Amino acid sequence: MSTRGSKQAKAAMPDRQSRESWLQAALQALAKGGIDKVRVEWLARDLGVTKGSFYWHFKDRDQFLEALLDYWAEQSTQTVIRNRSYPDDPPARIRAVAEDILRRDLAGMDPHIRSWTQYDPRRAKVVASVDKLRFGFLRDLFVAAGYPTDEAALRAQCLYRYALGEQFILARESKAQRLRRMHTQIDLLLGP
Amino acid sequence: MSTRGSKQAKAAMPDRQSRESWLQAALQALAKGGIDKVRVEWLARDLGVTKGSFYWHFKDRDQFLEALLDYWAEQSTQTVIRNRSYPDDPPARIRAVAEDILRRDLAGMDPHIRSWTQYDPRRAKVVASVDKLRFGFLRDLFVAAGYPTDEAALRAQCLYRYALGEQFILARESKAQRLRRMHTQIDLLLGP
DNA sequence: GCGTATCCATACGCATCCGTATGGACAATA
DNA sequence: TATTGTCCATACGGATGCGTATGGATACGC
Repeated sequence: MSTRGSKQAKAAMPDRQSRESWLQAALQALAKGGIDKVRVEWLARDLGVTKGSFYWHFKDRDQFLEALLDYWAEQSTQTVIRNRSYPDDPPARIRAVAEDILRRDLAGMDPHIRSWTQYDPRRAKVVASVDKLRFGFLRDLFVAAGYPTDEAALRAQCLYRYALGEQFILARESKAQRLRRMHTQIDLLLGP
Repeated sequence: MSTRGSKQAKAAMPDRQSRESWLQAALQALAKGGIDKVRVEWLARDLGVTKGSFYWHFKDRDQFLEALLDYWAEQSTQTVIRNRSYPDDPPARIRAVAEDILRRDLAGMDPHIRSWTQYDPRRAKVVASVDKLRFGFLRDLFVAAGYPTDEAALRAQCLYRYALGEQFILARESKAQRLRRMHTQIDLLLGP
């Protein structure tokens, strides 16, 4: 008769929230409208609870946003880490990594994250480390593909900036279209 | 003895604000912290006046933000318009336009603008039209440089996305460094 | 079954910011 | 000098969102 869930493992506590479910909800809100749409009371309503839960899990909104940024950074680098163990075919790996970055970024959080962190040195450092990791990985792949270091860095920069820039173009295009274009773009970078 | 200015043309009324001075102040605030830093009362303090002035010039904050976006769009396309009458050397014009776009975007407003407008169809249209104009101009220049239409479009897309992506990289680099890199990037696009 | 820990609801104070209402200062004009 | 138009100051109401204080509900060890 209770509205609570069963006492078994599957989904034990419908209303009980974890730290991560708050962060997850925040990422969704962020993607949908920027950092100023990440409001404690709004997230609470999304999750079907009240602020009481929030302030049990987090000290305040600032600390929460800090955690949110770390959460984003972790997820944004996982895709690169995953590709560490791909078969030894540099061009194919370049495509795989680029696809992952683009696909992930098309979730729509990046513009907001970067707008938000731009003028906060502490937060900017987090974003910069993400960029550094992903770019470095791409550059090494270009080196593995046979380009001298300088040339490889240049091409990786071009590709990485291309992928970043792609998500800020607001044209109504499908993901498939964007992916296809990026591949012809990579063709160009792998050519001469 | 009055603190007011002289009655002559030069700077007639120190405290009197124009519509445009409000927009200008808003752009500065926007560049410094995103759209949610564009607050009526903060701008008033920046300008040394009170809200009374704001609500004389504008109906409300929403209409003001609308005007702000148009103001940004106009300034963002001027650089392209300016380059309409350059000497007939396509590669040189490509460099000039790209430099202008990059230099302008490095003012730091674009990330915030694009984050802000991303999920508002009306506003997104304004940004999209800016992109369309600038990209189209670049594409035509690549055509003029001798590339077939498809190839020209691809290269223009690459360059435009590169320029957009560049401003989201938070690394501490000088404008000069970024410009130099972009030129080697253009070398690559003008090569094969 | 009792105490304790975990997690959330409710209610409040407080600050911030929007928009309005109203009047005042100054300039231009007659 | 009276009048009118332009631009701003001041003061207020109302909404919103943060953080806190306190108690209630559920699970778990003993």
